[in-house]
Amino acid sequence: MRKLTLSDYQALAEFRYQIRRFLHFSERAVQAAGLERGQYQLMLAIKGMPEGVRPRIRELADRMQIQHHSTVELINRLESGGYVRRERAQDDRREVLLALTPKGERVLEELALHHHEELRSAAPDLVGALRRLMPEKESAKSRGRRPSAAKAGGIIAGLTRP
Amino acid sequence: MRKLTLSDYQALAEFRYQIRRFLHFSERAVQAAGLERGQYQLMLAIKGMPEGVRPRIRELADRMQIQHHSTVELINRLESGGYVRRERAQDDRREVLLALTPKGERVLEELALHHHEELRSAAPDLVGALRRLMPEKESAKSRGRRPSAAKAGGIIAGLTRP
DNA sequence: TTTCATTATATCGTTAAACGATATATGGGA
DNA sequence: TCCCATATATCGTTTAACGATATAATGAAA
Repeated sequence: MRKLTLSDYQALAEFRYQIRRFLHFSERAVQAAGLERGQYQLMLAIKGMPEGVRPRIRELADRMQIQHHSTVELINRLESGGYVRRERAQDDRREVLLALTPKGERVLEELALHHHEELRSAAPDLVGALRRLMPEKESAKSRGRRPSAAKAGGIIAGLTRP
Repeated sequence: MRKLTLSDYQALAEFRYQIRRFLHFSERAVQAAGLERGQYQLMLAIKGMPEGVRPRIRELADRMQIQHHSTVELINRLESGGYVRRERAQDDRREVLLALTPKGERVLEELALHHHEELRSAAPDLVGALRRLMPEKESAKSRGRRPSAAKAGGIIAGLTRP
């Protein structure tokens, strides 16, 4: 684990390439549907949110890995497009809960279908690149939150979350 | 394949979430090293380029999935930072070939090592989400260029490449 | 060899989406 | 009741990719 081989570099590069292909496909699909990058992802995050988790803005910000105020802006744009609607929670009135409108549901379904198809076609290459990076056997399936493994040191310090 | 189940949506959402976690980690690592998003990726693309392919700007633009002139700008910034250097090809003097400088090699190695570690830790979740999206068995490994599967229709027209 | 289409790279002004800093409102414990 | 943490919102700034366009080299046809 001390030094990377050329094959490691190639696998890392290949993985990034495959990711970029998928994200680029996504970008074009989303724009063709008249949305912006994050809008599809946010709608998908609402729809695909694990059971029992309430779709608050902060929760979605975490899932989107962006600042909560960036999420607010994203939602503003989604709301004025008529794709989602806000609802104040009754118990804690600070919270805003999100829900898809029928229009949002329709657009999401169409897009998700295309993404599903594309991803099924890309998956073997993605899995292939990932396999080249993994130890020997990929037996242990890590369930539970993984806390961003790589540690600090050298050029890069203070990466682990505060 | 006609309609998506809730589980499909969840798998799509989970996959995107995992991707975003990785990319967000990457973003922070790269910025901590004093680079911008694309700069690490471009250096990695040079180093990890498949054998026998010449690192021309156009080639890298394709691997980066961005416009060639965006690539030029990226390379300008990399070059003035002293990470890569340009070389005119002798045979076809229109071509510019890229190479990492020793400094570029050092920074890339450090970053790639962290990414490698992070990715190994994220891989099981990524593969898990992908598996949920794939048919039954993932036996057939598609080698050879996959031509962006999803077809047009509905909202989204003209997605297939020209 | 001149002409012209093609390919490779470069320049410049614009744009979009996330960010930083900051503000407002609600909730809950001392 | 006071205070502080939490949730959401606003606004001006930044940045990296883009669109349009330009320059240069190549190669094939006239």
